[in-house]
Amino acid sequence: MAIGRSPSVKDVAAAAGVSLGTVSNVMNRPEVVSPATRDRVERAMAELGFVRNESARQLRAGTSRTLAYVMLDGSNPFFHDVAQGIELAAEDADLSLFICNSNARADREALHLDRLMQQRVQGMLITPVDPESPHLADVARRGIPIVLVDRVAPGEFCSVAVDDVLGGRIAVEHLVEQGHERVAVIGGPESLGQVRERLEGARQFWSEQGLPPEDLTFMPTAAMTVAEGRSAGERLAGIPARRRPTAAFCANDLLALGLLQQAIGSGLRIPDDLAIVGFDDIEFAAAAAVPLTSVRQPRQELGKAAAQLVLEEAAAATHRHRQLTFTPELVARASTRSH
Amino acid sequence: MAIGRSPSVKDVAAAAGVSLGTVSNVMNRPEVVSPATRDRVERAMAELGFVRNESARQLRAGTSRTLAYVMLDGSNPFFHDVAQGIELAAEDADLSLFICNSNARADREALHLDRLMQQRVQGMLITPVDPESPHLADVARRGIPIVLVDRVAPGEFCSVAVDDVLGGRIAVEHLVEQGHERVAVIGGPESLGQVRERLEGARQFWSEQGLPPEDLTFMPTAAMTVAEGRSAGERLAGIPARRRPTAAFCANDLLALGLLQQAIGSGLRIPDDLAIVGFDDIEFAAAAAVPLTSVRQPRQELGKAAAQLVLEEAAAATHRHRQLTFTPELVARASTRSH
DNA sequence: CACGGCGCCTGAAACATTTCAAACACTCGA
DNA sequence: TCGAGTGTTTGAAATGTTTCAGGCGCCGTG
Repeated sequence: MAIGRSPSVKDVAAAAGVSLGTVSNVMNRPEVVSPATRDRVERAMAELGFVRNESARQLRAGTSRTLAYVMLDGSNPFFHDVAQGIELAAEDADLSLFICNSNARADREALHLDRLMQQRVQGMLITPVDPESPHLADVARRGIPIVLVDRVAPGEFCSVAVDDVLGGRIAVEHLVEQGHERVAVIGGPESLGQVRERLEGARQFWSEQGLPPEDLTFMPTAAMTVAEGRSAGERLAGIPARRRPTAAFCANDLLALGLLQQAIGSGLRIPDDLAIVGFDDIEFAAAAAVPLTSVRQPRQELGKAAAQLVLEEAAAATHRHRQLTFTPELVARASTRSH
Repeated sequence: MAIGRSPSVKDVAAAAGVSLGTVSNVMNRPEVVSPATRDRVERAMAELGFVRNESARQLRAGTSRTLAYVMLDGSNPFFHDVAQGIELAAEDADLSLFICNSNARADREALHLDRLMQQRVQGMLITPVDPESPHLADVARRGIPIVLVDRVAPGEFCSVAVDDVLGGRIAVEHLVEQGHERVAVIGGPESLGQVRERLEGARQFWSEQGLPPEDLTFMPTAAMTVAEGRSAGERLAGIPARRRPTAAFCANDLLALGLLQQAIGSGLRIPDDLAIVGFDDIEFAAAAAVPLTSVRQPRQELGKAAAQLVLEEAAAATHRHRQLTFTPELVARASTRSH
């Protein structure tokens, strides 16, 4: 219960009547110290309330025992599930996980990257605002392993993502199977690779089926949020009933939830008047008033795999970047099934 | 672009032809070094790609530039909004924020606390699994400022929370105003102080109004999750219509969303057949199919205040623990308003 | 008895930074 | 020309840990 600065190895050594090195050995290679001594040291540590100073250890070791994840958007539960997966893997490797949130702002992201480099983290996982940002390349150039999550930059970095083209395809395939002939694809901004690819998958399937291209409408949004989903719903309602899509594929679940809410609010029946498919399959999708059909990403697996990749890169002397691609899966629920 | 270990102050000094101390001064007190030298040093830093080693700085300084937040449940958006508030305050103080997630498990919480102590964080903010846990006291005993968020432990720690008794009161007051005469209070486990206090507030108001106590039913749940909300809904449906509550006050929004979903799914009209009030006012509450009336906690403010409190405790030589209490506010939406 | 080997422990060096007293080089005024 | 003062730079010490070569004492073997 000593006040003042917290006790150091030196204090413990003095209290136990041994040298610094012995105390260190008790902590790091207990097998080389005799049981009697070990016991004495351990007692001293407990008594003084010794807590190892991680900075000093790190300084000496040259590297930290920490991984970092820079999230794109803390308000999207999807990223928390990914984080959960990362944390599991980090725990297995006995590493701590530092979670940051860029809130989709490039300046915050850069700030976080900078701090993390100063901390000498072992590796970084990131869903970047822009996969081409020079900041990412900076990190890599310094030899810090970096893995993109839910984004891809072939050749440049390792990455873990889902096959978005396939995701778009199965979403629309499901809607066509349910008999829909006019479908809206909702998402944006178009600068997002994911949005482009999911749309592409949708279009591929559509043209393979020989369906008229003008019956697959792309409705761009400014962001992937609930609010934007609502506003897309209003735009949708403005289309004359004859030409209005009977189904919508949203590029993520937040958009889909917004759309769902707006549609119900204006008296539409789901799925009879409007069927909705989301993407990500976040927990709230299943819990929505009309449970949401969604294209599931294996969220936790994504995180786990990313963490393993970053550890692999950290361990290997020589390393070749890899792009891991997971297969998305359609989870059909009431928002597309009429009976 | 040197490979091998990353450049140190020494390397920069050599490159710029100055001493270690000068390089350090350029970083920490630029005003004392002549513009010419400063320029030379800065050029050398850029050229070598120098990144300050935070471990060494910390070791020397004796304290880190980091705050930590140990979240109780990463899947509840409420805590993310709190985290956001904390981060804002941390940014103002030029500190990094370390976010951990205990997932409501005491062992994970203890592990995190331990690691954070080893990191010598400046202070901790935590929504603990159990406010009475000896681990928390351990931290405090070591002189690390610690502030409870959304929990209270008078005398022991500083804390920031909302007046839960008042929150329960206004929720039920609102329902009574809407003409309801039989109300269910849903939440649990009862070991949660919050649940007890929100229930107490509800009962206080109920008895003040002279309403029959048996018409205010407490329905305990095993946890505060969407799934538990659904199951509470099923239990509610099992009550004979004559005696069934016409309104429910849920101890958080996740429960309320689960209940809402179950109720809609079984054909009830909200709010005509069942009115629902949640607690927390998370973002998804407003976005629910029937927008949810909720007792708003000033989530971001909570986080901000907690961070300020912890910084205050860190700065002050002498400190007396304080319990900050915020006032909750009812946000009425469609789930309780019939027109 | 001498000696190698073994088990256990010690002490010093190294890690990258900050701080601070002291040194240094000028300039100005007396 | 000297001294004081000012502005800038230096070098060494200190932070807490880990590692590693070496030392000490003891046992068993030759």
